[in-house]
Amino acid sequence: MAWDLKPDRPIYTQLIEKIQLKIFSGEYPLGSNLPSVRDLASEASVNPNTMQRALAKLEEDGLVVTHRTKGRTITEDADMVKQAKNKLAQIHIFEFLEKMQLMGFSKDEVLVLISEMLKEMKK
Amino acid sequence: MAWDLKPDRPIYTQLIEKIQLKIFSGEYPLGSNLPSVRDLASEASVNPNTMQRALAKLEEDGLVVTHRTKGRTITEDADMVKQAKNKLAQIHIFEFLEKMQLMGFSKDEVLVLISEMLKEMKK
DNA sequence: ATTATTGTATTAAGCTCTTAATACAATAAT
DNA sequence: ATTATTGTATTAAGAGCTTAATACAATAAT
Repeated sequence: MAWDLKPDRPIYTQLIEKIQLKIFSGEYPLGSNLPSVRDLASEASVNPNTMQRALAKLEEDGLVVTHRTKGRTITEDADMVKQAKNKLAQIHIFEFLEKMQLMGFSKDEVLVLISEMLKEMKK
Repeated sequence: MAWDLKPDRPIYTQLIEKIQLKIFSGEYPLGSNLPSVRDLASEASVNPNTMQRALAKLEEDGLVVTHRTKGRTITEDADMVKQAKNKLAQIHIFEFLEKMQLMGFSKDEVLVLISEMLKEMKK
């Protein structure tokens, strides 16, 4: 499994995003057990402290639940997850459109470009 | 003019992006004079060294030309600018679509969401 | 000629992020 | 009961980014 971390942004931030994606996409099903901090850290080739920091944030956000010595699980609150997923999608969409418009592309141009890229990706 | 810099990523990186946008959108016309390092730094509330670093990168990329003691100008190579702009757009589009698909949205769902957001933004 | 402005370079300090090396308490597994 | 595994906390070191305070050479402006 490739974590694909880059040095241009804090690692712990990228870890948070990666794990969020795994939850949203269903790779980590609701209620399932998460590997231990040490295992996750080793899997991502990252220091346990850094992984711990990411997990603490995910727990703060409610996506992950800690059971002390039993390890962590993904939340079972499907509504919460769905809401968080949609919120994140909205943010991505908005920031993307904002960037494109700042570059000088019109709304119609953006739609055309997106459609073209989607066709490319279907091949 | 708001530079709107955030502490989550290196400042010099954000400066590069902002100035690129100003070139691509035409706010800095081709061939026009750029303010001095010190003026730009003061305008962005940033240390001159940091602005210098951003400008050096833009010069390396060919978007900006340095004339020693006469200051800097935007390149006059319209084709080069257009190419750089399109390349950046492709990167933004691809990364956006990649994120959305990793989150579990289908291509069709993405198109629908984008259209909805564009309608919102027209209001 | 003198002055001001340009880009550029250097050195030091402070900050955050990351890694490393541990250690501890709680509890599941044996 | 003992052992292993869990999350958690601490301290120290190093790396990169940023600011600060200068300094210098080249040249435009006066």
